[in-house]
Formats: sequence, C-alpha cells, structure tokens
Amino acid sequence: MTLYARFAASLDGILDSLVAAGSLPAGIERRNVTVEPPRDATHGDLATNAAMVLAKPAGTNPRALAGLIAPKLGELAEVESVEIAGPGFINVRLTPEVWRQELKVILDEGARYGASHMGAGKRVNVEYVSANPTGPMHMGHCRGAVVGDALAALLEYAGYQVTREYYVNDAGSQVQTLARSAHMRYREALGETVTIPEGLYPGDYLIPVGQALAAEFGDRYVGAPESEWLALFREKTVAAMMDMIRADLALLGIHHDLFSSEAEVQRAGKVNAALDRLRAEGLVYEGVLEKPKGEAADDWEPVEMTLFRATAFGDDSDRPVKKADGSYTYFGNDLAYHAEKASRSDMLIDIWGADHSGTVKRIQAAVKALTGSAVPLDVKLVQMVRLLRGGEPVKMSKRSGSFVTLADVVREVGKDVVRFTMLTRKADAQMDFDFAKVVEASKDNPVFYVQYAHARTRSLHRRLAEQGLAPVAEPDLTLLDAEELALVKLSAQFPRIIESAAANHEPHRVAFYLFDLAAAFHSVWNRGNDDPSRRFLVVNDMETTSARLSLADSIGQIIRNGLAVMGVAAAEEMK
RNA sequence: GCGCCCGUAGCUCAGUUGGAUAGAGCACGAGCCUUCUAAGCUUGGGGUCGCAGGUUCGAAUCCUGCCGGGCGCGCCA
Repeated sequence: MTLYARFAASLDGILDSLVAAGSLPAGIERRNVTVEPPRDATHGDLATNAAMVLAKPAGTNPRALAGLIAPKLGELAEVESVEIAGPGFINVRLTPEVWRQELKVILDEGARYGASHMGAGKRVNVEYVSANPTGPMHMGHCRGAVVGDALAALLEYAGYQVTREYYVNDAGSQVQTLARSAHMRYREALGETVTIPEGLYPGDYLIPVGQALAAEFGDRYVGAPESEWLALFREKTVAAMMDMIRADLALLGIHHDLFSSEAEVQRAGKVNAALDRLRAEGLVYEGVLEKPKGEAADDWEPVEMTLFRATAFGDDSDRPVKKADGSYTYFGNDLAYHAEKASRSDMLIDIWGADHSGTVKRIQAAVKALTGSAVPLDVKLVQMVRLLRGGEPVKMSKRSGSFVTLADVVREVGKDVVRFTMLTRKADAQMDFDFAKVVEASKDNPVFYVQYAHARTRSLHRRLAEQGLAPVAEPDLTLLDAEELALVKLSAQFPRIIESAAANHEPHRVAFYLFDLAAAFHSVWNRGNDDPSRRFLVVNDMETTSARLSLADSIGQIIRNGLAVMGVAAAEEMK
C-alpha cells in the first residue's frame, strides 16, 4: 500500500467517525475525495479536497467541514501539522520520520517498489508492431513497437496479466506481391538475370530467400503457372520475413508472446463464425454503400456487398466485411480477429500508426457489437517520427527500397537510446529523432541525464571500495537534511506515477518523471561543488556518508525500476 | 463535405484522468566555477493555456460554437 493510499484510508476512517458522531450525514458519495501531493511543495506533503467535495451534500460550507476533519488528521502519529487553506483544502505536513521510513521501504522492496495491484490480474491484450511481413522493420515501425512494449511492461508492473501480441497480415494482396517478388529472386538464384518490375518489392533482403527457394525446389517452378507456386512461395517467404522481423525486434529487446496469422483466422472459419453471429443480430447485411463524400471518387459504382452496421455503434458509415466477389475485406478479417482476442481478454489495446486513424471507429464498433461492450478496446495512435541528423532531415527513398531500417538505427545509437527517446513524447504528438542529439552528453538530452544520475549513484560504491571504506550497517537517517528528504518525497511519488501512467496507457509519463527525479538528484549532488561537507561521499564522516549512500541507493533503485518498465538498461558508469 | 488528433513562454514540450500563484529544457539577461563530485552551477525576466460562451466551490483540463494546423475518407492493407 502506498503512502498516499494509507492516508486515504486514514481519512476514510475519520469521515466514518464524523458520520458516527452525527456531524456528517451518512451515505455521502466520497468517490471524488482525493489525497494527493500538492503541486506546490510549500503547501505541505499531502492535500485533500474532502471538505470541498463533501460540503455541499453535507449541507455545510467547506471551511467549516475542514474545521472538523483537520484536527482529527492532526492526531495521526505521522502528521506534524495540518492547516486549512484557500477554498477549503486541508494541507498536511508529515514528520521527517515518515520519509525516513519511506526511504527504507524503497530499499526493502527494491525492484518491487512502485509495482501495483491495480490491475488485479485482469487479462490485457496489447497488440503492437503488426508490421506487414513484406520486409525488414524500418523506423516507421519503431515508435509503435517501443510504445507498445513499454505499455505492456507498465501494465504488467501495475498488476495486469499481459499478452503481447503481433497480428501477421499474411492474407492480403501485399503478401501475394511479396511471393511474386520472391519468385523473381528465385529465378535469379538459378542464374537468370532479372529486373524487378515496378510494383514488386525490390529490396535485397529477398535475395537470400530466393536462394533458399532455389536450394529447396530446384528449377521446378521457374516456368510454372502462378497457381502452382504462389501459395507455397507466399508461405515460405512470409515465414522468412517473420524470422527477420523477430530478429529486428529482438535488437530492441522486444519479444511477443503470440503471433496470430490473419490467414489462419480465415482458414479456421472464424471470420464466418463472427459474421454469422452478427448477422443473427441484424448487424451484418447485404447492402450498397453511398458514394463517399471525399474527392477522387469519380470511378465510384454502387455495388452490393456484405456490410457491418457500424453506424449502430457510432461510426459514420457501415463498413464492408466482404467484397462483391465474396472475399473478405481486411476489416472483415480484423473484426473476426478482435472477436477472438476479446474472447480471451478483459481488455484490448491496439497500437496503430496515426495514418490508420480513419479506421478506429469501425473496429471499436465491431468490438462493442461482438462483446456487448463488455471488453473495452483502446486504440492508441502513434504519430510519425521525423528522422534528423544535426537538424537536417534524413533523406529516404522508398522507391529504390532503401529506407532507414530499425537495425541500422539500433546499431548506430544503441537500443537504450532508441527506446528512451521514443518515450520522451506523448504517443499522439509528432516527434523528431535527431541522431546527433540523442547521443549528446548534456543536460538537454534526457536519456543521458537520467543515465548519468544512475551512474553517479553507482560511482559512490566504486569509490568507497577503492578507498577501502565500507558504509555502516545501520545508517542514521536523521543525518539527512530537508533537501535530501525532499528527494525521498519525490521518490515516493513513483508508485503514483506508475498507476496513473498505467491507467491512462501513457508510458511516456515514466520517462518524464525519471527526468524530474534525475534533475532533483543532480541538484542535491551539486551542492557538493561549493561545500565539500555536503558531498555524498565524505571520507572522514562515514556516518553521514552512509546515510547519504542510502539515499543515493534509493534514487538509483527508483531509476532502475522506471527504466525497467521502459525496457532500458541502467548505466553503471558513463565512460 | 465528414471524422480523428492537435493548438500552453520566442522554440521544443510536460501538466498527476476538475484543484491553490500554469511548469521543465533550450534560447535570452546577470552572477559563479576553470574543477576529475567530470560531460557546468546559481539566479532573473518571459503566459489572454487559439477565440467566445457554458457547466461549478474551482476549468489548460469537461460541454457547445467558431478560428487555425496536421492526418484520414474508397470493395487498399
């Protein structure tokens, strides 16, 4: 239980006692009562809005009600002082001992400090990456991959049971194109000189696939009609692409629990089953769509096809699930896939590129229809990343097949830098990724600044050891001054940050918090520049040094815990 | 035409799911340091939270309508 939850419980008890004493009517809704650290530290350590929220239903005014609550809060052993402020806030200042104890809690709980039971073991499915299996991962996929992976770890840390899932789009026309491209490379491997036609995938990465196909099948399919090899080549090539993608993801430390195949969903009859269910409820029907309102619809012809009644769930138009020729649309398959995912989850999260924003409503409509709104679906849209080098845009040419691959970037700046940087912006805000800036060793660079703070906490141990010194077994934490204890107060907010980041599906909050914590730590550390007696390591005073070492260790622990959620390794030293 | 996202300091962005005097970095001004506690430190100025209404004890946050920017719209995936 966090410090804040503990006080919320104490407050609840006080309110109960006021009810019992007849000073507060029974049965008042307390849901909006909060216990939080005030934004302004001069207001104390905790603040509650209880008096303001409850005054009206209690038929009194906030300051009068606060006058009843405040003295009872003041009786708590951990409370140093209480004051009523502004419109009726009750500000509480805690004794220094509370923070000294919290420091010990951080060190005792270690990697579990900040972990939460908020999720109560509920099953969350996070689907992310799901890049088409037609080539290696490039930077366009990177941000969604990192955000999804960090969100999965965050939810796990917050007590959810998480499945990390990748939806393999192996049923559409793109993988047919892929198979034809691989066939060209197959012929090439058998000695033919080939030119990859416009519209096929020209990338070199298919050369080894062609060679493998040649080695396995010889020249059997060189002149054969497509019907004989297309499905086979597709399957083989997709498998090769997925191996490549898995290897790319591993460079980022990303490992999915489950890879679900679109083709398999179809083959297993799950699409028909889902559509039949909806048809029975009148939510799937044969019909004709209106001409789209946008421009470039000159070639529009009204044709009858199978539609899902998405408008019944807030979408702007009903959506095709089957084309006029009877084959499924992408959405039809995706609908069935989400039905399947929903059947084994309590909550669904999809991480999509922002260019798919137009299709969010239909899939949410589908999940509502399929689950009776029992399984919520959050579609997180991730904005594009602009690649820069020293402020200049990095040129990319898709036509020649040369794009900036994820593997190249990880090789250049490292996994940890990529991951951290991708989390330094809200997912739905666009972002610049400058190769020069992300590796810069300066305060402007949050990746560096946070790692540097951690390295400093570790350097203390190295330097102690070098000088043959050892900290005392039971440090006297009363030697910590107010500014040092303020670091503990900031550390104590970590569990709250985790819970709010998890509840809002916003892993970037962890990155911003760590930057704040690092800045506060550096600031305390820098006091030693002017006054050697305020350094963390004071050679002739092992008592004080030991207390400060505990503080530094607790900060290091929080940074490690936060970085672990982000999937970033903490640096032992800055070489 | 419609939908989604966005609009916060000169710039890049946070803002604890409605809290108190709206924050950080950069840039700018002023001091300090010339060091291995090292890749700077301290401090100051800087705001009509796009505009206008509404909801209430209280709004950057929620609602409505405008203005401005980005993305999207199909039997594509």
